[in-house]
Amino acid sequence: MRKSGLSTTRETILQFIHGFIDERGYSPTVRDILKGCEISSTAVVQYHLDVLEKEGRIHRDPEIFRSIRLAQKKNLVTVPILGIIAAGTPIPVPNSDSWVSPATETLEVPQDMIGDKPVFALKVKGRSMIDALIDDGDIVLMETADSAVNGEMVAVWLKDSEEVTLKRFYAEKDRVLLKPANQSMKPIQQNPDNVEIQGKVIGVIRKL
Amino acid sequence: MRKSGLSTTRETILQFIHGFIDERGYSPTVRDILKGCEISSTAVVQYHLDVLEKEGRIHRDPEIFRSIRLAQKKNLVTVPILGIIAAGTPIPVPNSDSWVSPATETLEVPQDMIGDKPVFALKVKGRSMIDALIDDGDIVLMETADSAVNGEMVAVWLKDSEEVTLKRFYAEKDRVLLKPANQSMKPIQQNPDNVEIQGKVIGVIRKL
DNA sequence: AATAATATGGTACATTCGTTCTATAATAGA
DNA sequence: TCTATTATAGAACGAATGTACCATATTATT
Repeated sequence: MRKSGLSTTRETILQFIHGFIDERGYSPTVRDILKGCEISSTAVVQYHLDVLEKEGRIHRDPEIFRSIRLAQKKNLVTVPILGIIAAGTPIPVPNSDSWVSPATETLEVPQDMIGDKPVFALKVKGRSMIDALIDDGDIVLMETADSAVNGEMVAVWLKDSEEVTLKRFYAEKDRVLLKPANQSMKPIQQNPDNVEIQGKVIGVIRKL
Repeated sequence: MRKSGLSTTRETILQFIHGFIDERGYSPTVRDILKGCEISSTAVVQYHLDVLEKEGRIHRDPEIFRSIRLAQKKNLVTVPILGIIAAGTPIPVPNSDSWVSPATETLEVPQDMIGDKPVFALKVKGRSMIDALIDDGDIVLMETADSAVNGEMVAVWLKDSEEVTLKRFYAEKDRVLLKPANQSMKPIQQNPDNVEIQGKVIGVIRKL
Protein backbone atom coordinates (compact mmCIF):
# COMPACT_ATOMS: atom_id res chain seq x y z
CA MET A 1 0.00 0.00 0.00
CA ARG A 2 1.37 3.30 -1.08
CA LYS A 3 1.65 6.05 1.47
CA SER A 4 -0.44 8.33 -0.72
CA GLY A 5 -3.59 6.75 0.62
CA LEU A 6 -5.30 9.30 2.80
CA SER A 7 -7.85 6.84 4.10
CA THR A 8 -5.42 4.53 5.82
CA THR A 9 -6.44 3.09 9.15
CA ARG A 10 -4.36 5.67 10.94
CA GLU A 11 -6.14 8.60 9.36
CA THR A 12 -9.46 6.99 10.13
CA ILE A 13 -8.46 6.67 13.75
CA LEU A 14 -7.34 10.28 13.96
CA GLN A 15 -10.57 11.46 12.44
CA PHE A 16 -12.56 9.25 14.77
CA ILE A 17 -10.79 10.71 17.79
CA HIS A 18 -11.57 14.17 16.55
CA GLY A 19 -15.23 13.41 16.12
CA PHE A 20 -15.47 11.55 19.42
CA ILE A 21 -14.04 14.43 21.39
CA ASP A 22 -16.21 16.85 19.50
CA GLU A 23 -19.35 14.95 20.34
CA ARG A 24 -18.72 13.57 23.80
CA GLY A 25 -16.35 16.11 25.26
CA TYR A 26 -13.73 13.62 26.33
CA SER A 27 -11.31 11.29 24.62
CA PRO A 28 -12.05 7.78 23.42
CA THR A 29 -10.40 4.73 24.91
CA VAL A 30 -8.48 2.24 22.87
CA ARG A 31 -11.57 0.09 22.80
CA ASP A 32 -13.82 2.96 21.77
CA ILE A 33 -11.56 3.44 18.79
CA LEU A 34 -11.57 -0.27 18.15
CA LYS A 35 -15.33 -0.36 17.86
CA GLY A 36 -15.64 2.99 16.14
CA CYS A 37 -13.16 2.16 13.41
CA GLU A 38 -14.07 -1.50 13.12
CA ILE A 39 -10.67 -2.73 14.10
CA SER A 40 -10.40 -6.19 15.55
CA SER A 41 -7.59 -5.83 18.03
CA THR A 42 -6.65 -3.32 20.68
CA ALA A 43 -3.07 -3.92 19.72
CA VAL A 44 -3.71 -2.47 16.30
CA VAL A 45 -5.18 0.63 17.81
CA GLN A 46 -2.31 0.83 20.27
CA TYR A 47 0.13 0.48 17.42
CA HIS A 48 -1.37 3.33 15.43
CA LEU A 49 -1.66 5.53 18.47
CA ASP A 50 2.03 4.99 19.12
CA VAL A 51 2.81 6.09 15.58
CA LEU A 52 0.48 9.06 15.78
CA GLU A 53 2.19 10.14 18.96
CA LYS A 54 5.62 9.67 17.47
CA GLU A 55 4.47 11.82 14.57
CA GLY A 56 3.41 14.43 17.08
CA ARG A 57 -0.20 14.41 16.02
CA ILE A 58 -1.60 13.36 19.36
CA HIS A 59 -0.46 13.36 22.96
CA ARG A 60 -1.06 10.74 25.62
CA ASP A 61 -0.17 10.28 29.26
CA PRO A 62 1.01 6.77 30.11
CA GLU A 63 -1.45 4.61 31.99
CA ILE A 64 -4.04 7.33 32.14
CA PHE A 65 -7.39 6.50 30.67
CA ARG A 66 -8.86 8.77 28.04
CA SER A 67 -5.79 10.96 28.01
CA ILE A 68 -5.53 11.38 24.27
CA ARG A 69 -5.29 14.97 23.20
CA LEU A 70 -5.11 16.27 19.66
CA ALA A 71 -1.92 18.13 18.90
CA GLN A 72 -3.71 20.91 17.14
CA LYS A 73 -5.07 22.71 20.13
CA LYS A 74 -7.82 25.12 19.29
CA ASN A 75 -8.03 26.81 22.61
CA LEU A 76 -9.94 29.86 23.46
CA VAL A 77 -8.36 32.65 25.38
CA THR A 78 -10.37 34.85 27.66
CA VAL A 79 -9.51 38.43 26.99
CA PRO A 80 -10.59 41.14 29.42
CA ILE A 81 -12.36 44.10 27.92
CA LEU A 82 -10.60 46.72 29.96
CA GLY A 83 -12.68 49.66 28.94
CA ILE A 84 -14.28 51.81 26.36
CA ILE A 85 -12.32 54.00 24.04
CA ALA A 86 -13.88 57.04 22.46
CA ALA A 87 -12.52 60.08 20.68
CA GLY A 88 -10.02 61.77 22.89
CA THR A 89 -11.20 60.16 26.05
CA PRO A 90 -8.66 58.49 28.26
CA ILE A 91 -8.89 54.80 28.69
CA PRO A 92 -8.09 52.85 31.81
CA VAL A 93 -4.42 52.05 31.97
CA PRO A 94 -3.81 48.36 31.54
CA ASN A 95 -1.05 47.86 34.03
CA SER A 96 0.20 44.38 33.60
CA ASP A 97 0.04 43.36 37.21
CA SER A 98 -3.56 44.32 37.76
CA TRP A 99 -5.80 41.42 38.51
CA VAL A 100 -8.84 41.37 36.35
CA SER A 101 -11.86 41.43 38.56
CA PRO A 102 -14.45 38.77 37.76
CA ALA A 103 -17.02 41.47 37.10
CA THR A 104 -15.06 42.79 34.14
CA GLU A 105 -16.56 42.02 30.79
CA THR A 106 -14.57 39.54 28.78
CA LEU A 107 -14.25 38.27 25.27
CA GLU A 108 -13.44 34.82 24.00
CA VAL A 109 -10.87 34.75 21.25
CA PRO A 110 -9.27 31.85 19.40
CA GLN A 111 -5.69 31.38 20.41
CA ASP A 112 -4.39 31.76 16.90
CA MET A 113 -5.48 35.36 16.82
CA ILE A 114 -3.02 36.35 19.48
CA GLY A 115 0.66 35.95 20.18
CA ASP A 116 2.54 35.16 23.33
CA LYS A 117 2.19 38.50 25.00
CA PRO A 118 -0.66 39.45 27.29
CA VAL A 119 -3.68 40.77 25.48
CA PHE A 120 -6.64 42.88 26.34
CA ALA A 121 -9.50 44.42 24.46
CA LEU A 122 -11.17 47.77 24.18
CA LYS A 123 -14.64 48.55 23.00
CA VAL A 124 -14.86 51.37 20.54
CA LYS A 125 -17.42 54.06 21.20
CA GLY A 126 -18.12 56.52 18.43
CA ARG A 127 -16.58 56.95 15.02
CA SER A 128 -13.30 58.52 15.95
CA MET A 129 -11.36 55.80 14.22
CA ILE A 130 -13.58 55.47 11.25
CA ASP A 131 -10.87 55.91 8.69
CA ALA A 132 -8.86 53.14 10.21
CA LEU A 133 -11.91 51.12 9.29
CA ILE A 134 -12.85 50.78 12.92
CA ASP A 135 -16.52 51.42 13.54
CA ASP A 136 -18.63 52.26 16.54
CA GLY A 137 -19.19 49.11 18.54
CA ASP A 138 -16.17 47.30 17.18
CA ILE A 139 -13.86 45.59 19.58
CA VAL A 140 -10.17 46.29 19.31
CA LEU A 141 -7.84 43.50 20.29
CA MET A 142 -4.62 44.78 21.82
CA GLU A 143 -1.35 43.23 22.74
CA THR A 144 0.92 44.50 25.46
CA ALA A 145 3.90 46.24 23.91
CA ASP A 146 6.36 48.96 24.80
CA SER A 147 7.57 49.76 21.34
CA ALA A 148 6.14 49.90 17.87
CA VAL A 149 7.06 50.04 14.23
CA ASN A 150 6.12 53.18 12.36
CA GLY A 151 2.57 53.07 11.12
CA GLU A 152 1.25 50.66 13.69
CA MET A 153 -1.81 51.50 15.69
CA VAL A 154 -0.84 51.79 19.31
CA ALA A 155 -2.32 52.85 22.58
CA VAL A 156 -0.07 55.52 24.01
CA TRP A 157 0.08 57.00 27.47
CA LEU A 158 0.77 60.72 27.38
CA LYS A 159 2.50 61.58 30.60
CA ASP A 160 1.81 65.28 30.79
CA SER A 161 -1.85 65.13 29.95
CA GLU A 162 -2.21 61.86 31.74
CA GLU A 163 -4.36 60.08 29.21
CA VAL A 164 -4.27 57.19 26.84
CA THR A 165 -5.30 57.41 23.23
CA LEU A 166 -5.28 55.19 20.21
CA LYS A 167 -3.16 56.51 17.38
CA ARG A 168 -0.92 55.54 14.55
CA PHE A 169 2.68 55.74 15.65
CA TYR A 170 5.49 57.40 13.70
CA ALA A 171 8.89 57.92 15.30
CA GLU A 172 10.98 60.66 13.72
CA LYS A 173 14.40 62.10 14.50
CA ASP A 174 13.67 63.71 17.82
CA ARG A 175 9.94 63.63 18.09
CA VAL A 176 7.05 61.27 17.87
CA LEU A 177 4.17 61.82 15.52
CA LEU A 178 0.81 60.45 16.54
CA LYS A 179 -1.69 60.38 13.71
CA PRO A 180 -5.31 59.90 14.64
CA ALA A 181 -7.16 57.38 12.61
CA ASN A 182 -9.69 60.02 11.78
CA GLN A 183 -8.58 62.42 9.07
CA SER A 184 -10.59 65.27 10.48
CA MET A 185 -8.25 65.36 13.43
CA LYS A 186 -4.71 66.61 13.08
CA PRO A 187 -1.62 64.63 13.98
CA ILE A 188 -0.02 65.60 17.22
CA GLN A 189 3.67 65.89 17.88
CA GLN A 190 5.13 64.64 21.08
CA ASN A 191 8.43 64.62 22.81
CA PRO A 192 9.55 60.99 22.85
CA ASP A 193 9.99 61.26 26.61
CA ASN A 194 6.35 62.06 27.00
CA VAL A 195 4.93 59.04 25.22
CA GLU A 196 4.74 55.60 26.62
CA ILE A 197 3.41 52.82 24.45
CA GLN A 198 0.92 50.68 26.25
CA GLY A 199 0.03 48.21 23.57
CA LYS A 200 -0.55 47.71 19.90
CA VAL A 201 -3.63 46.81 17.94
CA ILE A 202 -3.51 43.25 16.71
CA GLY A 203 -7.05 42.77 15.57
CA VAL A 204 -10.52 44.11 15.15
CA ILE A 205 -13.72 42.21 15.73
CA ARG A 206 -17.07 43.41 14.55
CA LYS A 207 -20.34 41.72 15.38
CA LEU A 208 -23.37 42.68 13.34
CA MET B 1 -16.93 23.08 60.90
CA ARG B 2 -18.92 25.91 59.45
CA LYS B 3 -19.81 26.73 55.92
CA SER B 4 -17.85 29.83 55.05
CA GLY B 5 -19.59 31.00 51.96
CA LEU B 6 -17.60 30.39 48.81
CA SER B 7 -14.85 28.07 49.93
CA THR B 8 -16.95 25.07 50.73
CA THR B 9 -15.58 21.74 49.67
CA ARG B 10 -17.87 21.66 46.69
CA GLU B 11 -16.60 24.94 45.30
CA THR B 12 -13.05 23.79 45.85
CA ILE B 13 -13.77 20.66 43.88
CA LEU B 14 -15.35 22.56 41.02
CA GLN B 15 -12.41 24.91 40.86
CA PHE B 16 -10.00 22.02 40.98
CA ILE B 17 -11.75 20.33 38.06
CA HIS B 18 -11.53 23.53 36.10
CA GLY B 19 -7.82 23.89 36.73
CA PHE B 20 -7.14 20.23 36.08
CA ILE B 21 -8.81 20.27 32.70
CA ASP B 22 -7.11 23.52 31.87
CA GLU B 23 -3.68 22.13 32.63
CA ARG B 24 -3.89 18.52 31.55
CA GLY B 25 -6.47 18.64 28.82
CA TYR B 26 -8.67 15.90 30.25
CA SER B 27 -10.85 15.46 33.28
CA PRO B 28 -9.71 14.33 36.71
CA THR B 29 -10.83 11.06 38.26
CA VAL B 30 -12.56 10.84 41.59
CA ARG B 31 -9.23 10.02 43.14
CA ASP B 32 -7.44 12.88 41.39
CA ILE B 33 -9.94 15.18 43.03
CA LEU B 34 -9.48 13.39 46.32
CA LYS B 35 -5.77 14.08 46.33
CA GLY B 36 -6.02 17.52 44.80
CA CYS B 37 -8.54 18.78 47.29
CA GLU B 38 -7.19 16.87 50.27
CA ILE B 39 -10.31 14.90 50.83
CA SER B 40 -10.04 11.61 52.61
CA SER B 41 -12.69 9.53 50.99
CA THR B 42 -13.79 8.86 47.45
CA ALA B 43 -17.33 8.77 48.76
CA VAL B 44 -17.10 12.43 49.69
CA VAL B 45 -15.94 13.33 46.23
CA GLN B 46 -18.64 11.16 44.74
CA TYR B 47 -21.20 12.84 46.94
CA HIS B 48 -20.23 16.35 45.87
CA LEU B 49 -20.02 15.37 42.22
CA ASP B 50 -23.55 14.04 42.46
CA VAL B 51 -24.70 17.34 43.89
CA LEU B 52 -22.79 19.34 41.31
CA GLU B 53 -24.39 17.32 38.58
CA LYS B 54 -27.84 17.72 40.08
CA GLU B 55 -27.17 21.44 40.17
CA GLY B 56 -26.32 21.27 36.50
CA ARG B 57 -22.80 22.57 36.96
CA ILE B 58 -21.06 19.50 35.59
CA HIS B 59 -21.95 16.55 33.42
CA ARG B 60 -20.85 12.96 33.75
CA ASP B 61 -21.43 9.74 31.88
CA PRO B 62 -22.06 6.74 34.13
CA GLU B 63 -19.21 4.28 34.46
CA ILE B 64 -17.02 6.19 32.08
CA PHE B 65 -13.70 7.27 33.44
CA ARG B 66 -12.73 10.90 33.26
CA SER B 67 -16.04 11.88 31.77
CA ILE B 68 -16.60 15.02 33.81
CA ARG B 69 -17.39 18.03 31.69
CA LEU B 70 -17.95 21.54 32.90
CA ALA B 71 -21.37 22.92 32.10
CA GLN B 72 -20.06 26.22 30.89
CA LYS B 73 -18.88 25.29 27.49
CA LYS B 74 -16.82 27.82 25.62
CA ASN B 75 -16.67 25.98 22.40
CA LEU B 76 -15.02 26.96 19.23
CA VAL B 77 -16.73 26.46 15.95
CA THR B 78 -14.82 25.61 12.84
CA VAL B 79 -15.98 27.80 10.03
CA PRO B 80 -15.01 26.94 6.46
CA ILE B 81 -13.55 29.75 4.43
CA LEU B 82 -15.41 29.00 1.26
CA GLY B 83 -13.63 31.40 -0.97
CA ILE B 84 -12.30 34.78 -1.78
CA ILE B 85 -14.54 37.68 -2.56
CA ALA B 86 -13.30 40.60 -4.59
CA ALA B 87 -14.97 43.44 -6.39
CA GLY B 88 -17.50 42.07 -8.80
CA THR B 89 -16.04 38.64 -8.91
CA PRO B 90 -18.34 35.74 -8.35
CA ILE B 91 -17.76 33.67 -5.26
CA PRO B 92 -18.26 29.95 -4.94
CA VAL B 93 -21.84 29.18 -4.12
CA PRO B 94 -22.16 27.85 -0.60
CA ASN B 95 -24.74 25.19 -1.18
CA SER B 96 -25.69 23.83 2.17
CA ASP B 97 -25.29 20.19 1.34
CA SER B 98 -21.78 20.45 0.08
CA TRP B 99 -19.29 18.58 2.14
CA VAL B 100 -16.36 20.71 3.12
CA SER B 101 -13.24 19.07 1.87
CA PRO B 102 -10.46 18.75 4.44
CA ALA B 103 -8.22 20.83 2.25
CA THR B 104 -10.44 23.89 2.59
CA GLU B 105 -9.05 26.62 4.74
CA THR B 106 -10.95 27.10 7.96
CA LEU B 107 -11.33 29.63 10.72
CA GLU B 108 -11.93 29.11 14.41
CA VAL B 109 -14.60 31.28 15.88
CA PRO B 110 -16.04 31.45 19.39
CA GLN B 111 -19.52 30.05 19.51
CA ASP B 112 -21.01 33.24 20.86
CA MET B 113 -20.20 35.06 17.65
CA ILE B 114 -22.63 32.98 15.67
CA GLY B 115 -26.21 31.88 15.92
CA ASP B 116 -27.87 28.58 15.23
CA LYS B 117 -27.73 28.68 11.49
CA PRO B 118 -24.86 27.30 9.45
CA VAL B 119 -22.05 29.75 8.96
CA PHE B 120 -19.22 30.17 6.54
CA ALA B 121 -16.59 32.75 5.89
CA LEU B 122 -15.19 34.64 2.95
CA LYS B 123 -11.84 36.30 2.64
CA VAL B 124 -11.94 39.80 1.26
CA LYS B 125 -9.58 40.64 -1.56
CA GLY B 126 -9.21 44.26 -2.50
CA ARG B 127 -10.93 47.36 -1.27
CA SER B 128 -14.28 46.99 -2.92
CA MET B 129 -16.07 47.14 0.39
CA ILE B 130 -13.96 49.80 1.93
CA ASP B 131 -16.84 52.07 2.84
CA ALA B 132 -18.55 49.28 4.70
CA LEU B 133 -15.39 49.42 6.77
CA ILE B 134 -14.25 46.12 5.37
CA ASP B 135 -10.63 46.14 4.35
CA ASP B 136 -8.45 44.04 2.13
CA GLY B 137 -7.56 40.87 3.97
CA ASP B 138 -10.50 41.01 6.34
CA ILE B 139 -12.55 37.94 6.88
CA VAL B 140 -16.30 38.21 6.55
CA LEU B 141 -18.35 35.89 8.68
CA MET B 142 -21.59 34.87 7.02
CA GLU B 143 -24.68 33.09 8.14
CA THR B 144 -26.93 31.09 5.89
CA ALA B 145 -30.10 33.02 5.21
CA ASP B 146 -32.74 33.27 2.52
CA SER B 147 -34.15 36.62 3.46
CA ALA B 148 -32.88 39.87 4.83
CA VAL B 149 -33.95 43.11 6.42
CA ASN B 150 -33.36 46.26 4.42
CA GLY B 151 -29.88 47.59 4.91
CA GLU B 152 -28.28 44.31 5.80
CA MET B 153 -25.20 43.13 4.00
CA VAL B 154 -26.04 39.98 2.12
CA ALA B 155 -24.52 37.65 -0.38
CA VAL B 156 -26.92 37.41 -3.28
CA TRP B 157 -27.03 35.00 -6.17
CA LEU B 158 -28.01 36.68 -9.40
CA LYS B 159 -29.67 34.07 -11.54
CA ASP B 160 -29.27 35.63 -14.94
CA SER B 161 -25.65 36.61 -14.64
CA GLU B 162 -24.94 33.54 -12.55
CA GLU B 163 -22.77 35.15 -9.96
CA VAL B 164 -22.73 35.95 -6.28
CA THR B 165 -21.88 39.36 -4.90
CA LEU B 166 -21.85 41.04 -1.55
CA LYS B 167 -24.19 44.01 -1.33
CA ARG B 168 -26.47 45.92 0.96
CA PHE B 169 -30.01 44.75 0.46
CA TYR B 170 -33.03 47.01 0.00
CA ALA B 171 -36.38 45.56 -0.99
CA GLU B 172 -38.77 48.04 -2.60
CA LYS B 173 -42.25 47.74 -4.10
CA ASP B 174 -41.47 45.56 -7.04
CA ARG B 175 -37.76 45.57 -7.29
CA VAL B 176 -34.71 44.92 -5.22
CA LEU B 177 -32.00 47.47 -4.81
CA LEU B 178 -28.49 46.23 -4.23
CA LYS B 179 -26.12 48.89 -3.03
CA PRO B 180 -22.44 48.12 -3.19
CA ALA B 181 -20.50 48.93 -0.10
CA ASN B 182 -18.23 51.06 -2.21
CA GLN B 183 -19.64 54.47 -3.04
CA SER B 184 -17.81 54.67 -6.32
CA MET B 185 -19.99 51.88 -7.62
CA LYS B 186 -23.62 52.46 -8.43
CA PRO B 187 -26.50 50.56 -6.92
CA ILE B 188 -28.04 47.98 -9.16
CA GLN B 189 -31.72 47.25 -9.53
CA GLN B 190 -32.93 43.73 -9.80
CA ASN B 191 -36.15 41.93 -10.38
CA PRO B 192 -36.97 40.17 -7.10
CA ASP B 193 -37.26 36.91 -9.04
CA ASN B 194 -33.68 37.22 -10.12
CA VAL B 195 -32.09 37.53 -6.70
CA GLU B 196 -31.59 34.74 -4.28
CA ILE B 197 -30.12 35.55 -0.91
CA GLN B 198 -27.37 33.17 0.06
CA GLY B 199 -26.44 34.53 3.43
CA LYS B 200 -25.96 37.60 5.51
CA VAL B 201 -22.90 39.16 7.05
CA ILE B 202 -22.81 38.62 10.78
CA GLY B 203 -19.28 39.69 11.54
CA VAL B 204 -15.95 40.93 10.39
CA ILE B 205 -12.60 39.79 11.65
CA ARG B 206 -9.39 41.64 10.98
CA LYS B 207 -5.97 40.38 11.95
CA LEU B 208 -3.13 42.86 11.91
C1' DA C 1 -33.95 18.34 72.48
C1' DA C 2 -35.44 15.83 68.63
C1' DT C 3 -35.35 15.14 63.83
C1' DA C 4 -34.04 15.81 59.24
C1' DA C 5 -30.79 17.30 55.93
C1' DT C 6 -26.16 17.75 54.70
C1' DA C 7 -21.39 16.44 54.86
C1' DT C 8 -17.41 13.30 55.90
C1' DG C 9 -14.94 8.60 56.33
C1' DG C 10 -13.59 3.84 55.33
C1' DT C 11 -13.77 -0.01 52.50
C1' DA C 12 -14.37 -3.14 48.87
C1' DC C 13 -16.39 -4.93 44.51
C1' DA C 14 -16.70 -5.11 39.51
C1' DT C 15 -15.56 -2.85 35.28
C1' DT C 16 -13.01 -0.30 32.46
C1' DC C 17 -8.98 0.24 30.21
C1' DG C 18 -3.78 0.86 29.21
C1' DT C 19 -0.33 -2.21 28.25
C1' DT C 20 2.30 -6.24 26.87
C1' DC C 21 3.31 -10.59 24.57
C1' DT C 22 3.24 -13.45 20.70
C1' DA C 23 1.93 -14.75 16.02
C1' DT C 24 0.83 -13.73 11.34
C1' DA C 25 -0.07 -11.15 7.16
C1' DA C 26 0.96 -7.56 3.81
C1' DT C 27 4.05 -4.50 1.58
C1' DA C 28 8.42 -2.33 0.15
C1' DG C 29 13.18 -2.31 -1.16
C1' DA C 30 17.13 -4.91 -2.71
C1' DT D 1 13.22 -14.12 -4.17
C1' DC D 2 14.73 -12.66 0.26
C1' DT D 3 14.44 -9.53 4.02
C1' DA D 4 13.09 -5.56 6.63
C1' DT D 5 9.31 -2.72 7.63
C1' DT D 6 4.69 -2.00 8.44
C1' DA D 7 0.20 -3.58 9.66
C1' DT D 8 -3.21 -6.81 11.70
C1' DA D 9 -4.80 -10.36 15.27
C1' DG D 10 -5.94 -12.54 19.73
C1' DA D 11 -5.55 -12.85 24.35
C1' DA D 12 -4.63 -11.74 29.02
C1' DC D 13 -2.52 -9.23 33.10
C1' DG D 14 -2.98 -5.81 36.37
C1' DA D 15 -3.73 -1.20 37.47
C1' DA D 16 -7.04 2.58 37.28
C1' DT D 17 -11.39 3.92 38.45
C1' DG D 18 -16.67 4.45 38.99
C1' DT D 19 -19.74 2.93 42.29
C1' DA D 20 -22.17 1.03 46.25
C1' DC D 21 -22.68 0.22 51.16
C1' DC D 22 -22.36 1.46 55.81
C1' DA D 23 -21.12 4.36 59.71
C1' DT D 24 -20.52 8.81 61.74
C1' DA D 25 -20.30 13.68 62.25
C1' DT D 26 -21.98 18.32 61.48
C1' DT D 27 -25.50 21.70 60.62
C1' DA D 28 -30.24 23.29 60.01
C1' DT D 29 -35.13 23.12 61.32
C1' DT D 30 -38.91 22.56 64.40
